[in-house]
Amino acid sequence: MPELPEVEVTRLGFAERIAGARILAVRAGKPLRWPLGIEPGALVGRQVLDVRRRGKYLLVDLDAGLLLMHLGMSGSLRFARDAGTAGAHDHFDLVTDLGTLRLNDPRRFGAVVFVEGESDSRAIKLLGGLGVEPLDALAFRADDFHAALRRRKAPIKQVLLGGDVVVGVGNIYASEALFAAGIRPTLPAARVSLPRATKLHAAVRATLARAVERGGSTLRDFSNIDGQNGHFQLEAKVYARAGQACLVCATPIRKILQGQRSTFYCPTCQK
DNA sequence: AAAAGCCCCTGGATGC
DNA sequence: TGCATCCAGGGGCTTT
Repeated sequence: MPELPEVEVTRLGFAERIAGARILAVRAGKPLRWPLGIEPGALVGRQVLDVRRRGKYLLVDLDAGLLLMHLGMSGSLRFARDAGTAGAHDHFDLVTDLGTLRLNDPRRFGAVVFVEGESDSRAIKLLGGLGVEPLDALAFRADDFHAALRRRKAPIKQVLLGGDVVVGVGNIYASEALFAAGIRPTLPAARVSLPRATKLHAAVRATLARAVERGGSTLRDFSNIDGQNGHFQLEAKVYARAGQACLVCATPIRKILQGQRSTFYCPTCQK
């Protein structure tokens, strides 16, 4: 569900609104992927400073410690003055004097984890292995990207998805970026030439940046911070289009399985 | 070190 | 209408 663009759109939607808020109460519903790691009551009285993003994690900075939030496959966050009654899938509320930040996550693959700091062992375990930020032009460079790919024999789609070379590229945008770059998803990463890696580098950046501009994709569960759903149509050229005509050459789009995840591509446009 | 599988969980779509 | 089956945007952990 939420890939980098959806997480970033979520962050942009409430970061400024929650900055400076004082925590009044914390409510934990059903267990999420991991335990919170602190007595909820111990957060009361702390202040929210700002909200950052690393890969698909949101980092909610407090005046003491921070919350790592992950939306998993089906999570979405809302921030509202009056949150109303919690529903069956509302599993975490951060009640502040400026509004309530609420995580809704039917599948509960998401998480909220408190850590004292980014050098906390729990933070390192979750964030330490992450690759570079694709939208950070200084960190994400075509020649470094190509060098990293040369060390990997796995199919390029799975390396993109892995998150240890570059973060944030999920199952939808991996297929879309590879289509934009004209690269077959099954091609071993090490066999992507420098010119083609350069093209893919640009395609990843453009695909993600465009999605952020458009407010993210809404397929199933994702909705933005105000709960709006379906406003943002995914402009997918290959994702979920199996059997349909390629928008460039009319060849039927193919669907294959790679590491238990579906991949879509055009057999004519992608070599 | 890297790659491949497994698994967490619920709900919606599809097929009989 | 009811029930079984399959599928879903992630990613940490364990095993090769």
